[in-house]
Amino acid sequence: MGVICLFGVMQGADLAGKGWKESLSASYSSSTSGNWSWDASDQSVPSTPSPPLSNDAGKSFLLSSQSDDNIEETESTHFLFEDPIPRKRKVGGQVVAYEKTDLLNSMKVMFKCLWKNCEKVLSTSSGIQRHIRTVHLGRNGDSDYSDGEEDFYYSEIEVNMDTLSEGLSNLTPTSPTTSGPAPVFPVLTCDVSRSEPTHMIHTPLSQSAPSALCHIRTDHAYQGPMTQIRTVSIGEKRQPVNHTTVSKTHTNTTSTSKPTTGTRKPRGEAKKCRKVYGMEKRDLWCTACRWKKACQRFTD
DNA sequence: GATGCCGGGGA
DNA sequence: TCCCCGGCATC
Repeated sequence: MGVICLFGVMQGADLAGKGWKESLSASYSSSTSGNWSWDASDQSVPSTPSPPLSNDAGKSFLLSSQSDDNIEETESTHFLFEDPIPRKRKVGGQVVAYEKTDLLNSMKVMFKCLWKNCEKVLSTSSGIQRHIRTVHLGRNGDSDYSDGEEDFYYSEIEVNMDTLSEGLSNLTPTSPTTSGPAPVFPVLTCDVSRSEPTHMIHTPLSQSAPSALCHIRTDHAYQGPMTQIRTVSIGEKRQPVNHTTVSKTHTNTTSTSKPTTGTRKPRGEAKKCRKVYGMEKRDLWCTACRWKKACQRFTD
């Protein structure tokens, strides 16, 4: 619950103006909205060895002590953790150190690949970006160049580490070769530059983690089930879950008759894809906007 | 006029 | 189900 609020606080007035991609990195490193310092610049392959794990959340990270490069190839559990380093943030000039997972009931933000049939979950955005770049976009993995397109293909998920580790412990801790089917990556023979993945959010987490404690955030949630899914796009102002959807269904159920003009949702103040990207970059719009539906990326 | 998006329809 | 668009409300 706190998590939602925290993200809901991300209401930088200039976010819309900057574009949400910029907001992504900005918000993660921002001292006002970011929960913890974790922007794209500091997560490129943690070069420093992990400190001794000394907290509950850290236990879960024992699952992986590998580098990003390795974890992209070893994913028997689909959940690979790292970065147990306690985060710090500045609050009012003071540096406040805290472990996010402690603050948020052991919630850990992971990054999940939304590519069709790909259920890869990494713990760093750089990792998932590299994964998307190399595996799905077919780009040079060594290059750090990113035009930001990867942002469209992954989403944050929040995983309750306590329960997750519990769930993982229930899994047979045996050889990775027997732990479930390997993720299937789509064979990309098509032009990925335009073939946006159909983000079937079929809560793959339920297969390997307690889904009830996972909140999935995605930019492309329009096609996805809205229950349990918070369409929190990165770095933009958000409201608690599903408000738009709930209100919509609510109005539909309360009045089955054709809604009059009074029921129309007032236009939100947030800039939507159309405004942000413009007509000329329509391919950058979220699916909903392209279909002239309620924007799912910049919700109000 | 520009924008957001509901409702409807075609493939 | 996906996608597009007419048309209306709102800004």
